[in-house]
Amino acid sequence: MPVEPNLRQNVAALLLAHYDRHARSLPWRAPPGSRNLPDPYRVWLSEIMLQQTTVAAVIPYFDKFTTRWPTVAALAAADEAEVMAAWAGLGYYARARNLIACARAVTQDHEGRFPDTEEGLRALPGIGAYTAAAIAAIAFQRRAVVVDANVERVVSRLFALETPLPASRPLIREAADAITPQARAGDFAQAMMDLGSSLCVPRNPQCLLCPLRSCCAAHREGRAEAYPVKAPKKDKPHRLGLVWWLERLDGHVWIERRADTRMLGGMAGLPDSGWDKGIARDAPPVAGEWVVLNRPVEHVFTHFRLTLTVQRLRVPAEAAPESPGQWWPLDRIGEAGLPTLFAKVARAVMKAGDD
DNA sequence: AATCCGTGGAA
DNA sequence: TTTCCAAGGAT
Repeated sequence: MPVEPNLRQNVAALLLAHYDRHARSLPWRAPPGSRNLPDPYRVWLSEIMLQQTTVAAVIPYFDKFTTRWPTVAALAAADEAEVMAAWAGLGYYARARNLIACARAVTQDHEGRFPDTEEGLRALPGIGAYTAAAIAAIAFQRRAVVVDANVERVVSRLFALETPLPASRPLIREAADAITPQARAGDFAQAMMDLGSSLCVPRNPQCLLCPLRSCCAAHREGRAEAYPVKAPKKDKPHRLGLVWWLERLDGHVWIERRADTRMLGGMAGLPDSGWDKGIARDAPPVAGEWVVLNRPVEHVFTHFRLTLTVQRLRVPAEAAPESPGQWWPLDRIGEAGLPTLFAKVARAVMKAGDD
């Protein structure tokens, strides 16, 4: 990857100048012009939430979490079920389990302060190569090479990389290293990500407004949108499953906590069959005249589509399954912390009424 | 190394 | 409607 000596200076200078005028205002960023460094806790929390998740989706969760748990010590002391419920709807629930584990590790093993090096950060649960580099650069002003999907796209275009992703990752990293400045690496990383989300977008990139167009090989070719080249993806299989809505006549529904090792692990859920590959249960939580809802619930996960048949049973107030779980009041079902799949089931049951 | 993990918005 | 995709990590 030959990178002209002055290209590094040019890219960083052009991008940082643009960033100084156009940086987005985000809740986890220090105010523009502020001398204060951003709070590592807030940087960390935002980076975990932003993994594979859009800024718009994250902001309300970030506000909720920082209001409720303003410090890493507060989060470490929080009740696990409350944290999981607060995360409900944001997806990728292993992040929430690792979030708790990481907060506790920082509090117990690091005197309440986040490590200030990539290596130290990388050793914490839920922090991988990207997040370690991002926190080191943004919160601790370290020179780190921060490569996320935005950077992959911007770099692929800057250098017109013909090698398809993911095979091009080593090349991309090398190129990103070459253009990352010694100073302001955190601003540079955020500037690259702002660029990737505003101008250098996947479709219909706004090259005429881009501060890097004079350096960009893809733009020179007139085919920025052709990059990054990607390997073809596999199509999604379709799975079927059953879910059991067990309702008590006094207005409660039976809710269980899902095992950590399952999909939606650690979250509240309804009893279901083993649609997530493998063991759950092949019989309803109690025997009875279960009634099938007319409309199944459709849901799409990252790697498969799911059609969930809903069965409903109403039981007297003294009934209870043998399995672990709890009765949850229907008029507070919104606070049960159900992930979206089961929230959809609840909506479907409510809508079905007494059919 | 390839696969598994959620969700919702945009086009 | 379908497809794509987002500040990735763990195994």
